[in-house]
Amino acid sequence: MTSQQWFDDMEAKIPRGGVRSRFAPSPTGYMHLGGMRTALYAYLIAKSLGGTFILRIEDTDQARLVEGAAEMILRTLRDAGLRYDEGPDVGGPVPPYVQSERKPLYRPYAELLCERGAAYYCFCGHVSHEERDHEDADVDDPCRALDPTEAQKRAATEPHVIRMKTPREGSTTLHDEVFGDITVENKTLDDMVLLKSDGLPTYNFANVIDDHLMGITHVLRGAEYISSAPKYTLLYDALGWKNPVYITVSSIMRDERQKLSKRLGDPTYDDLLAEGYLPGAVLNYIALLGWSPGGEREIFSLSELEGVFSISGISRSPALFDKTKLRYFNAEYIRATTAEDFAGLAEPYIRRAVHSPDADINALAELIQPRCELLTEIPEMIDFIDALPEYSTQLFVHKKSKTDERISLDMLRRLTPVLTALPDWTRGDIYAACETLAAELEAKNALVMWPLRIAVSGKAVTPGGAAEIAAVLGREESLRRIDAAIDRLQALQA
RNA sequence: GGCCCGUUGGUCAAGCGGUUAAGACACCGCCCUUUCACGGCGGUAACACGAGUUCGAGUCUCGUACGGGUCACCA
Repeated sequence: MTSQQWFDDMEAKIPRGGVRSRFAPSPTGYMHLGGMRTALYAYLIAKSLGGTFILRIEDTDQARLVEGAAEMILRTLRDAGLRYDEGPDVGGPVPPYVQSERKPLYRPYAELLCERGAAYYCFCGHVSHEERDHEDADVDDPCRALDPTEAQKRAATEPHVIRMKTPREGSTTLHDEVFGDITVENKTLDDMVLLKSDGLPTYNFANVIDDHLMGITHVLRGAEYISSAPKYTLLYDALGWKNPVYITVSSIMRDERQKLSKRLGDPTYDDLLAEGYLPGAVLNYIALLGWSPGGEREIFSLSELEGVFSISGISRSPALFDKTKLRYFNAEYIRATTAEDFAGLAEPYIRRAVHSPDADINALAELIQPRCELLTEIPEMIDFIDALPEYSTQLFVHKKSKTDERISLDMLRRLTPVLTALPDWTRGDIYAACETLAAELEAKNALVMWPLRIAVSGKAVTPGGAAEIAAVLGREESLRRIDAAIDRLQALQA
């Protein structure tokens, strides 16, 4: 079979029709937020246009492979709800979906380019670019001038790479959906390596070959690739292939001059989940970091994003990652969760602070939900339930409620028999009892409620009001704490 | 340094030649309220700079400044 026949056969297998986008990560360890956003946008482009979302693992760099990293990517995407229609573990019409398993595919294309005079064999060895920088920029790689037939023979026995033979004249223009037309002079482009000496393709080459063979129509990339984009265009042209639609997204920054970086301590997607952020909130927030739906609405579920996403809303300038705003999204998501689901989410955090096996998780969750922004802050909100913290009797002094130690003592003394006699120990009944007492004394509710809150919680700030807390603690424990408070206040009077 | 790109309040951002220059977060104030929070109402705060083009410029052009990206057998 001639190389041309093989080439034609491959063309015949390419899926045609419909939008096909992909996320093509390198399995180097963790999912940083930029990667997650790229995956999200690629997913949304496919879904908003009724297309197919594909996951391809780009592991051509053997040195940087990290054990288990690919599996982590699959799991993370799945957990986030970014379901891919084709990928390593789900298969698809153009397998395999892992580049290292596609190794035999690349060399024939590189050789075909050599045959066509668009690439060449290079035997120079490891010429570092620092060395080349000291030479004249215009000096060509000497291998560029080698006789193609001779070179092909040498390649059978000698170590070599295959490089692109970039034109020395003219210019190349490509269209990017976000950045518009980008034009560069060809003479500023170097002869990029296509096939490395280990026989594996470079990222650049594999990317083009695979995107084409997999029928990818929309190529999403970070801004770091925009400089090499013209080289991709040249490659597509040399192979006689149509360029895909390019969509370049700007970086996510940690401050005005540095990108988000794991090394500098910025959180990865998984870190955020561990910090108590909800996946939907994180996705919603990063969707809006660099993209705008145009209207005033900000809260969108993943499926709602699928409906409104559009390439034209992607912005060109880099965006700062603002955890404060993420926190706001998270609070919104927590409040929008059903009470039942929230109880499920909160339970492990509640159990960290409350160890009693018969604690009413649902009741606690209900108190926590409206005032919780981060799941991880739950334990310290409710640690007073297990053990009454040490507190100053100064807490009984509260101007707005018009109470002080003396009044509090009086109130707690009056409250004790009433609460003891209560037929049912519910939030409503406790509140009603306090209300009644306040009415009898012709005082504001706060005069009774404030001392009760302090006595049962030892805190001025609590999740829920005094009646709620007393209900959660149970009658026995509440009365015990009230007694203790009375003792302390009495001692103070004497 | 060469090449490419960007620049609207502290932050995310709308805006596509004529607007009182949206909205959100944060911040501040008021209201509600058994504290806090939630919720409601209101407030402070922006077109980097300089030249053009135009009757008219945040919107178009050029320049300056500042910032980013890239210049690997890494992706």
